[in-house]
Amino acid sequence: MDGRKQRVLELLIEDYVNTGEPVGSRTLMRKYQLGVSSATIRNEMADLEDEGYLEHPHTSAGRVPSDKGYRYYVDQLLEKTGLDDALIQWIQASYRARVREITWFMHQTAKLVSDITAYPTLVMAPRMSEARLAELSLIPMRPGLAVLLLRMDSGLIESQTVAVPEELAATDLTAMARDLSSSIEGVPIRNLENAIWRQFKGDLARHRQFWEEMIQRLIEVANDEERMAVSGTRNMLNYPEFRDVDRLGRVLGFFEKETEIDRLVSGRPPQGIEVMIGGELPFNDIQDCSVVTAAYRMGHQVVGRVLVLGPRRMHYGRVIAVLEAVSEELSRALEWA
Amino acid sequence: MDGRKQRVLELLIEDYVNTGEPVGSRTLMRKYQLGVSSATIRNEMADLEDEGYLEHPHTSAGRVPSDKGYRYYVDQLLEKTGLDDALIQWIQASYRARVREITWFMHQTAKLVSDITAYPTLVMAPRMSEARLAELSLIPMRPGLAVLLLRMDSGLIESQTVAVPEELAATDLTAMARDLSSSIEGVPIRNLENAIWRQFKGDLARHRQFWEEMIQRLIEVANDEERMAVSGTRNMLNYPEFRDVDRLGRVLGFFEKETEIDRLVSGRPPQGIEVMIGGELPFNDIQDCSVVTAAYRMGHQVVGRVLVLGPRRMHYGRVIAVLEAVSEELSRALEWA
DNA sequence: AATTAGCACTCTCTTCAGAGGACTGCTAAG
DNA sequence: CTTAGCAGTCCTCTGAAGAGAGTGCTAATT
Repeated sequence: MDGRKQRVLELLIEDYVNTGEPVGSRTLMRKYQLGVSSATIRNEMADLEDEGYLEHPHTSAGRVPSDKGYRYYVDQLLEKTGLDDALIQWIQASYRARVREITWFMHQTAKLVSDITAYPTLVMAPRMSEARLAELSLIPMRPGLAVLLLRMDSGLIESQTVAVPEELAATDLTAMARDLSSSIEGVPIRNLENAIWRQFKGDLARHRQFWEEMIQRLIEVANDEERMAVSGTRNMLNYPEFRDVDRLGRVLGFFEKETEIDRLVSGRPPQGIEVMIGGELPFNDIQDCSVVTAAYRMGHQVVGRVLVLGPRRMHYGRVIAVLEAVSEELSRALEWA
Repeated sequence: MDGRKQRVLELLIEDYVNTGEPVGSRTLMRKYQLGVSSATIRNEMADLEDEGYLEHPHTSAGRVPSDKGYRYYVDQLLEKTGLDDALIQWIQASYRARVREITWFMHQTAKLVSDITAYPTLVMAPRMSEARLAELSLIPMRPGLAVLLLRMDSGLIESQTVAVPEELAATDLTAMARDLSSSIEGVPIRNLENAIWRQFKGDLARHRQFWEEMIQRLIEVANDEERMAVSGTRNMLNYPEFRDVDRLGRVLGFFEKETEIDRLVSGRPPQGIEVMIGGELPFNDIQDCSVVTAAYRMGHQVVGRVLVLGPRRMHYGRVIAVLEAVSEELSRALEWA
């Protein structure tokens, strides 16, 4: 593809991303100084259409990029755009007041990205069930009530308030918890249910029912009651393509389909940013959308993903830049966690 | 208002709630056996309109209830509807696996109510700043990292992971925390910032910077980073009156206006269920909506509210019944917390 | 050979008038 | 007090006409 044709495609996509209106040859000529007449542009556009980069809603309308057009744009034409300093500082500051609970990180990230990009954003949680337990402790708060603290090998900490038998003395409780902790250290939470029963002897066995419930709680944490955080869905109302309520409903519905989203991101190249455009998405409900996802890491392992969903005419460059910065910062924050 | 007129009003409201279409006299006659002709009903309806209970979108349309009509219906005609057992058990079970963290309660409640009623639901958090601190403890997790546990006089427990100076030994840390705890016990969190500085002496003073940050965290908790939980906004798409995207946007925007919502529910009679219909709401953005709110308690004190928002043609009876059951159950769960 | 100007053509979107339909309000009879 | 009947009102739907935008093609120009 020669330079001018690329330039036409690029300008057309950028204009369409900004306006949402099909772009005609005259518009393109007037808005950007291309140095050639509209007829020439018309010819280029006709070629681009023949090659599948553009589409024609109808004869008398301007052109619109096709999936293939966007794909070419993202892969070939898009230059890495830097973020301005204020924005980078905003992102960094967002993780400064960090708490270690993973849900906080997720919500924070979803809100941050949707605030910056003005697209709805979803953050998928790490699968806790893969994590190993580093330490378990039980802090008595008052008779009948204690806090269960879990430290994972990754450094993340989870806490849950739990009811304990009133007749158990605080010191016994902590001692028993210490016993339990030392014997299940390093066990993947996923295997906990199997591994645990062997440990129930001595004091532990006497309060078997209670400890069983405790393990249940632990497994609940592992099963990630809250697997996803979503923010900024209201942004969709800003885009004319979602002013159709039915379409809006389908797209909103997508955010509730945990398994589908799981399927979408799992089996993806584990690192970096990925862009999925329109028909490339395996779901009918969102085929007029695009999704940009970024993996985030804990140590060197990818543990979760941030998804930005928008109309196909998305500001790909900016979204990619933001996701790069945010996933980097999030990974760093999790490493320290 | 005589019996037949009441009956006409009641049936008309119920039909309109179900269909969303203006109700004509013939429809009313055919659908429900009223034993009189459409002309008679027409006369009754004309009277009801004169008295302000009904409205006429235009001459050749059926009637629609006015705010006054709904108000009369809610205050006079609505009979307490019981919930079926399965539903009550669902509600009770939802709080059974209870954790003590207030945010969990809020999200759980919002989800529960929006699932049952199919209306968007918002839960307001208790103002922590009114609470008093019963106990503060700091649990060392590993070098440089600890969990800050706060027990309020209400019984609620909050936890936050915090960074601690690496050079501090675990035993020193807990001892210092115990010191601090004993001296700020019973202080309303709101006053904490003022009260605290006097306590910084001895060991505490040596690590002043760290403890200052700790207090900051504590105050953050008190200021209720997360004051509201919302669930079920997607339900709005089911109601034809919100198929207009602009209206939808205004209503969704309402959920983000913390201060306005605060204003709406504060200064309300503290107990029980309250219904606000259309124009009775002090916000232009949601004047074609109704809001039903229920207070929930902690002990004997009202600490927060559940809000259900829907079109004016809401299933008031059912929503009220659900909110009564849920707020009761939530209050009970919080009492045990 | 590439570019440009000109023009007929196509297709959508908006506007407008007219028909159809639903319901009311009124009148007069039961 | 109730009912039947009917004229009148007003919305909504439909189809046609007109405006506007943009294309594709052809022929002229560089």
